[in-house]
Order: sequence, then C-alpha cells, then structure tokens
Amino acid sequence: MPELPEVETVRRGLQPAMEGARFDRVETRRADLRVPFPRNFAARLAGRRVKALRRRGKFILGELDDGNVLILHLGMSGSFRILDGAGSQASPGAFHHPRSAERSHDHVAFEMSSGKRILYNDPRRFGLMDLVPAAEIDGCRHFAGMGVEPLGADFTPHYLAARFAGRATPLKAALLDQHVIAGLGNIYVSEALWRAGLSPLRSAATLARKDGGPTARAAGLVAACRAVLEEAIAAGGSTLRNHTLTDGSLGAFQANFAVYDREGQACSRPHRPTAIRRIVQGGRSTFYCPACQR
DNA sequence: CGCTATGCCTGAAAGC
DNA sequence: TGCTTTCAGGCATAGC
Repeated sequence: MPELPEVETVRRGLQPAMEGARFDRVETRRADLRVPFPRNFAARLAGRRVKALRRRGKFILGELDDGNVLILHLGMSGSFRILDGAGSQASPGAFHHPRSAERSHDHVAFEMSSGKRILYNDPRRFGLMDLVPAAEIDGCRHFAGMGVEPLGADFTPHYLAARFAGRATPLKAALLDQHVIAGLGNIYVSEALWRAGLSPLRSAATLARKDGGPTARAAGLVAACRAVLEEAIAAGGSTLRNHTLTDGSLGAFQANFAVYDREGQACSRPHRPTAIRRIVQGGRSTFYCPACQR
C-alpha cells in the first residue's frame, strides 16, 4: 500500500470521477476484503452522491449526501482503475461489455454518474471498505485513537516529544505507530530518519527532554517527516497528470529514495563512503546509514 | 522450495 | 493480580 503520499495521490486521481457524482451501480464480487463489507453495502451506496473526497491518514473518505461516509483503505496491494463507462465508448455500434476490461482480483466495481467505471483491485485483500455515519466517524473503529496528520498543524516537535517521552521502543517502531502519526509507513519512516540523521535503533524517549519538552532532534525529525511526505506527494501528483488512473504505485519518487531498498549502496551524504544497511525490526525491513544516522 | 513485499489487528509475553 | 508495552504470527497473493 500505499503510504500517505500514495493514498493522497490516489484520492486526487479519484476526485474527478467521484466527487460530485452519484453511484449509479455498485457491485461487490465477494463477501469480504480484510473484513466483511458492511450489510447491504452496494444497495446503500446506490443513488448516493459523493459530496467530497477527503483523506485521513492512509484512509480515503467519501462524504455522502445521506450523512454517511464511505471509508476506503488500500491495505498492502489495493489499487483503483478508472475506465470510461459503456455510455461513453467511441464505437456506439458495438456493444461494449464493461467486464471485458476486468482483471483478476477486481473485487468491487463502482459505476458513477460521471460516466466512469471505477474498479477496485486487491490481490492480497488487506484493504477494507466501510460505511459509517459522519457524526460517528472520529470514534469509529478505524479512527478512534488515531494520531495526528503529519502534514497538519498539530504535528509539532512538542507533540512528538510528549508522545515519545518515556518510551523505550526504537524510533522506527514508534514512527510506524498510526496512533501517534497517521500516514507514515515502512518506506517513509526509513527516509525521514535518514533525512533527520537519526538511527532507527535509538529509543523514542531520547527525543524528549526530562521535562517532556522537545529536543532539537525532535524538531529535526518533524521537519524531515513533513519534507519527505510533501516531496513524495508532489512527485505523485506530477505522474498522475499523465495517467487517468490511480494505481497506488510508488511513482516517480521511488528514484529519490535515499535508503529504502538500497542495501549495500553508498549513502549519498558527504562522508567517508558507507554502505546502506538493512536490518529487521518488528519483522520488517529498515534501511539506514550507520555513519550518518545516530 | 524459500524469501520478500507500501498494513495492521490480535493475542501472548514481558515488564513494572 | 493488573495495567501497559512489545513482539511474533497471521491474513493472501505474486514475484524473484
């Protein structure tokens, strides 16, 4: 999946086809993804208009005109494709069966009044879809206890230090915790730590002073997180203009990774050439430079 | 065959 | 005993 920048890119890609449009028809091809679809999911969506498409952490939220919110999460392998609907095909003489364009693992189809057909594909099925009343959204199972938006005003050195104070857990794991910051994932955590010059092995508590206030390291890490996410969104946005679909792939920013998936390659910082190292923390790969990340 | 993969929930284990 | 924190396992599929 998609971490925050990819999800934001997908949201922007879906916007023209979804925002302001109605669901003419919705089809689910199986009873569940990571969790079951809510009862009568397709029927409850039919005829509803999407007032706005927003994002919270790694979730996409469609505000509906009946007071409910459509919740979309891409898990590890979820993606959307946007196709022109049958009504807008170039050859009106030939009947175009919409399913002919479908692939395996296309689990959900949305036919929109915008004339677009939106297919949700998810081989591993770690994604989910849900419908929740707007009034209950903050307390629902997906969002209760969720941390701050890393690109929002609440993500400050003071906040980070307060949440990390007293926690012996490694920085890497602390940053991945969606209850602290919503949206960072395995790739961008490694990238942000490299930018901040901080070791993923350092304890989270070392970013707080004894009185719980932020250290200079906390300020540097907040700035690094913001910068890497903003740059990745900008890169995703630039690739999106050339494609009508939103596949949630890593896009152009991949070429800018400083450490992720670069084990053995030389760190690009000016110091005595040092190879980027891969270690496993909490069962997942972490990439870092042992020379410049302390 | 074994290993890896952008997420995250659950339950066990460990620590205080 | 209990609360909190940490960690491995599992979900399911594809690619190397």
